[in-house]
Amino acid sequence: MFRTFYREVKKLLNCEDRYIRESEFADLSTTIAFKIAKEKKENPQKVAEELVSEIEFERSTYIGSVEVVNGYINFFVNEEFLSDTVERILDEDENYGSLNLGGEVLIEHTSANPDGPIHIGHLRNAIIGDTLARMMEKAGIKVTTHYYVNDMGRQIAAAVLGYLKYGLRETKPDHAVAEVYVKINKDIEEHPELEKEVDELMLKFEEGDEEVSKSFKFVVDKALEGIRETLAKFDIHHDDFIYESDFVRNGYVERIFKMLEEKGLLEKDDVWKVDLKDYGIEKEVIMRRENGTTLYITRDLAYHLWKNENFRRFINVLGADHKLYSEQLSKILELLDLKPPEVLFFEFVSLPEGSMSTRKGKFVSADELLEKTFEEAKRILRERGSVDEKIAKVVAVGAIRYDFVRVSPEKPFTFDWSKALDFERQTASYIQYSHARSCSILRKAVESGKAELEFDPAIITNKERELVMRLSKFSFYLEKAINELKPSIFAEYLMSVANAFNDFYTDHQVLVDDKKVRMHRLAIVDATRIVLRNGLELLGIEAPERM
RNA sequence: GGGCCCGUAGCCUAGCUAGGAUAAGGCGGCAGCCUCCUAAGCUGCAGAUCGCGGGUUCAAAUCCCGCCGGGCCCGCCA
Repeated sequence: MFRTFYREVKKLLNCEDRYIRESEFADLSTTIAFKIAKEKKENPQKVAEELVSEIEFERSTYIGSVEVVNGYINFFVNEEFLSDTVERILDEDENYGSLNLGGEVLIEHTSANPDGPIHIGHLRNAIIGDTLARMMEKAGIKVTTHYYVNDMGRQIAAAVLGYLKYGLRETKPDHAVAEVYVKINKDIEEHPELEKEVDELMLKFEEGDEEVSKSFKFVVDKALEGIRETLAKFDIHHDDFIYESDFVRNGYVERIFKMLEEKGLLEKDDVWKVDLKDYGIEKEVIMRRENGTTLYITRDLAYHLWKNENFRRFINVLGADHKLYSEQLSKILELLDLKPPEVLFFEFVSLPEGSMSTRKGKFVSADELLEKTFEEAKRILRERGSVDEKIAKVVAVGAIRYDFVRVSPEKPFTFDWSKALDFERQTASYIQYSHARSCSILRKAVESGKAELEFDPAIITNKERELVMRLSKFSFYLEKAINELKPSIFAEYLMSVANAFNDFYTDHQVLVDDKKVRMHRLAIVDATRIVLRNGLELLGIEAPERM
């Protein structure tokens, strides 16, 4: 709804988006007069007044009034806009907020190495990726999600060696793999000659040795089994798991080499490599080792060749440590006349004592985080005299997902247990609580047989108007979050809706005797309920009706 | 050494792409609000040289230059 209003204002002003802003003084505001005033060397206030006298805002559908203050031109919606907003929300219900952007996209996210459980750094990736996928889907884009499984790297070979030497303990499989992986790395450090055994495993796997392939597959699948279980607890699911070794077997890697050769990009001394110095990237890119084995980037190029053949748009969610790597990948793809991926980078999650390392066993696993958060949620519920484990679960998952998605991806994130376990405000539980509150009012209305809804703009109060305006902006923020590849933008918006609702709630009794007022407020409450529920759904967070 | 990112009250975060109206939330602190729809809520108070120094501009948290602090990257790792 707000998008429509926005477009009307934009069309009227005939100016770029940059000059149109939301404002605390108006529903929309523009600074265009300052710009014009500068060019004409005139007074902004005068320019603004002239501009307003020329535009015929009365002919628009939703612009109610226009005013000029200190050179700003302020636009306000009319009553019809408010009515249409509420009616449309009630009408469209679970579809409210959807867009029809169309097209399709492949989102690759998480893609943690199968050498142990996912830690809270991978979790940031998974949550950002999953939320973005949900948002694009809501926006009418057909989304496919991939987990790219690095099943043939050096790390995995080390884990396999660890498994062959020590066997796996009977515990959650990803944690069992991590144990032998940490142990073998320590062994390798103390006895460097073990590196040769790792090399041999890699070579044999690349050549397709049956026995070795079985071991790789066994370890990788064990780790993946545990990782999937963890992701499922956070309601994160991938459409496909793509194994990088497939690209060695199915000829895509060979095709990449052929393409590189045809373009004259491949150089050979001890190794096969690509020189990108002419393109401002100093580091040479090694494509094949002396012993013939391929590297991660070789297989990834093959994967992106496949992406090019199957999708017109593909997005990778990657940690900031992949920036240089990603630049190299994209540059080579361009040189091969292939489309590079769009990349959503997020900065590192670190612990107060430093960065995490699966290899050193220095990390907080997603499992541990969820477990502790769940315990804390149960403790709080007990304090309130409830023992509902399902609510505790939903609150715990919500708290974690919201915490991870609300921060801009480019912000470094230092993990802190006391903050992670703090459920006070600005968390999912605040939004969930607001939703439960709206449900409670509606439930009471139904119980007393007074549940008719009828919004009436004529009797709207300031706080009600404030709330309805927030409700109207669902798809506006959805689109913005997608365009900027920043789910955090929408997360913040949803918090503001809950905030506006609690403001309204505190000031207004809904279930009052005056029928007109009651029906009007019930309509607003129900519309809020729908917006909060749909919004939480986009964030992958459940919306309990009681808590 | 080179490259990229971050730096906003004691703490966490929004605003920065596209410069404009008193720098916005939350946590923590202090003072209040439940005979009334869920107090996981609400109100008020205190708390900010927007890392530092220059520059551009009528106007800078926002743009430019330099510096400082933190993180990441610069592997025949992924």
